[in-house]
Amino acid sequence: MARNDIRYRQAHNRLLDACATLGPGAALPSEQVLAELAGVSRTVVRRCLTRLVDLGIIVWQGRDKHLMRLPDPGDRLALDGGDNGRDQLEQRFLDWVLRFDVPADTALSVAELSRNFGVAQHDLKEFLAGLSRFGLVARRPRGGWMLRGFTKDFAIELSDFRLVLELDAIAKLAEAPVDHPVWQRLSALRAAHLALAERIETDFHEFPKLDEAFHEALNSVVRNRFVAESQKVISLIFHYHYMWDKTEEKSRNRAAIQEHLAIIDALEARDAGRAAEAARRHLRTSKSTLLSSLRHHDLG
Amino acid sequence: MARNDIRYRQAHNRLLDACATLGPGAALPSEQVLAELAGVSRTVVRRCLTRLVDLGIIVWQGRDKHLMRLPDPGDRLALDGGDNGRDQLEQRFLDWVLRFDVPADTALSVAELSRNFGVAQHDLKEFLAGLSRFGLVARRPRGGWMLRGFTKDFAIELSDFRLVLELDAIAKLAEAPVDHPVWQRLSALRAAHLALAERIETDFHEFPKLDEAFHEALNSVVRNRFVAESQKVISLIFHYHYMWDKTEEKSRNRAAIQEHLAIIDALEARDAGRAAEAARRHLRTSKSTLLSSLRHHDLG
DNA sequence: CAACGGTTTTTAATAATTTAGGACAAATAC
DNA sequence: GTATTTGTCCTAAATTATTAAAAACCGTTG
Repeated sequence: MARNDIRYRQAHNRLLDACATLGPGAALPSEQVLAELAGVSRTVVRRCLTRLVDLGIIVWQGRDKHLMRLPDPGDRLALDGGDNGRDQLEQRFLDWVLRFDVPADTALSVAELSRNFGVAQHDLKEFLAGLSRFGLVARRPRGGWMLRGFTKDFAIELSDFRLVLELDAIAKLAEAPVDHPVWQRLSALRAAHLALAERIETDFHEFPKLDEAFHEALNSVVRNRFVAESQKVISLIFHYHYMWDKTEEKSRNRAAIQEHLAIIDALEARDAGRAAEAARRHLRTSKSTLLSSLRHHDLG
Repeated sequence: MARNDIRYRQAHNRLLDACATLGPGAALPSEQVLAELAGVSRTVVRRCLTRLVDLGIIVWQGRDKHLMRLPDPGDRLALDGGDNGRDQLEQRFLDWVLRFDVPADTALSVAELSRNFGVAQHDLKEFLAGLSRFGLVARRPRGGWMLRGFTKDFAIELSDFRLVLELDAIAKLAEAPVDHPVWQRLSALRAAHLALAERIETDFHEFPKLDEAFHEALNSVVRNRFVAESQKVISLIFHYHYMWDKTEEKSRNRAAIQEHLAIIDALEARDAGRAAEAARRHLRTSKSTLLSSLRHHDLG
C-alpha cells in the first residue's frame, strides 16, 4: 500500500553486479559512491546493504564493509515487467478513442480505463487533465470525466488550426537563409517523393511515413513550444486517420505526393505566395479526407 | 479518510427545511422525490433519513415515514467554508508565478504548494499536468515537478504564437459579412477608445480592460476550441503583465489606443493588408513591452 | 577537517477507505 | 396486474493513510 519498490530492486541487483566484479574479501566503497553507481539515493543503498548482510554476502560494521562471498543468481530480486507506460499512454489512449470509435459524450470511468490500460488511476487522471486543455475530454460537473469526443466539429477545428500554423511555417520557411538545414531536408524529401511516385502502384502504403516527415520538416523552422505542442496532437490524429481510412488510398496518396512536390517547388523557388497557395490546396484535401473518413466511420 | 461529506450535510439541511414546511404528523414523500428535491442520489437521502430518525424528528418504517416533531436549528449540520477552489486555482497559481517572481527551473513541491494554496495534493497535480501542456511546468525525470519558469524565451514564443493567431483572426475578420455582430462590437470599441483617449491623462489605468475587450472581440470571429484555449493563456499572461509594469504606463497606453484605432480603421475599410500591417505593428509593441517588463523584473 | 555514516525530516506515489451513485430485484400500493 | 417504491448490492471516485525514496542535518572518525 505505497509506492512500489522497483527502484530498490533494480538498485539491489545492480549492487550485486558490482560485488561480482570484486575479489573475495575486498572492501566496498562508501555509501555515497555506491549511491551514484546505482543512480539512487543513499537511503536505498542502505536498504540494499542490509539485505546483502542478511544474505551473508557482505559484513557491514560502521564504515567498514567487505565481501564475504560472491553473489549467485538466486540472490537477485525479481523485477516484473518494466512500466514506462507514461510515455506510451498518450498513444494508446488516442488509439483507443480513434480506433474503437468511442461515441461523443461518453462517460469515462477512470477505474475501468486504468484497468484496461494497466496504469495507475493517478497517472491516468493527470493525463486526462492534460488532454482537457485540448478539449478532447472534460470534467463532469459532479466528478468524473467525459469524452467530448472526436466529432466533426473537432475535426474541422483541428484542420483549421493546422492550416493557420502550417501557413505560418511555410511563410517563415520561404524566408529561411540558404544555409538553414531545412533546405537539405527538403531536397532529400523531394527525392524520396519522386522515388515513391515511381513505385506508387505497389508501395503506396509507405506514404503516411513520408507525409509525417514532410510536415515535420516544414514545421521544424518554427521554434515555438506552443506550436510544437499543438503539432503533436495534430500529427497524432491525422496520422491515425491515415491508418484506417483505406478508401481510394492509392489515388489519394498519389495526389498528395504531387501536392507535396508543388509545395517544395514553390519553396525552393522562394515564391512565398505560390507556396502558401499550394499548401492551402493540400491542407484542404487533407481536411476533406479527414472529414469523409469520419462520416464513413459514423455510418459503419 | 474519504471523500468529504459536504454533499450529505447540504442535503441533510435541505431536508430539514423541507420538514419544516410540513405539518406535524405529515407523511414524507418517497425517497426518490426527496432525492430530486435535494439534488442528490437516493443513497444520500437514506443516510439523511437515518440521522433524522436518530434525532427523533421522524419515524421510518418501510415506506411509511412521517414527521414526529418540527426540526430546530440545533439539528442542522455545520458545513464549513465552500471550496470551489478548482476554478480559482489557475488564477492564483499564475498570480504566484508571475507576481512573486519565482525563478526558472525551481523545483515545485506538491506538498508545499498544496499547503499554501489550501487544495488537495491531488487537485494540484491535475492542475500541473494541465499546465505542462503549455510548457510552464514540466515533470522531473524522477518524479516531482519543476517550474520551467516565465523566461524570456517563454515570453518570445508566446508573443510569436499570439501574432500568428491574431493575424489569422484579423484576416478572417476582414472577410466577415456586414451583418456579423463583430462589426457592432468594433464600432462600440472605437467609440470607447476615442472616449478614453480624451481623458487619458487621468484615466489611463482603464486601458487594460479595454485592451482585453478589444483583443477578445478580434478573436471572437474564430470559433475554434484550440485557438480559444490558447487565447486563454495568452490573455492571462499579458493581462498580468499589464498589471505590474507601470513604467511609462500613460504614454504606452496612449500609443496603444492609436494602434488599436488604426486596426479598427483598416478593418472597417475592409483593407486586409493594412489591417494586418497595423496589427503586426501593435503586437510588436506589445511584445517588446512584455520583454522589457521581464528584464525590469529580473534586475529588481 | 573533510569525508563518511547515522538519524531525522520531508516529499511523492500508492493502497485503503469511505461516500456517492446507480442497477436490479423484491415488495407494496393502487 | 401494473407501476411505483424500497431494500440490497456493486462500482466508481475522492480523500486519507501509509510507505518508499530523497534530502537534510549532525555527529564521528580517519
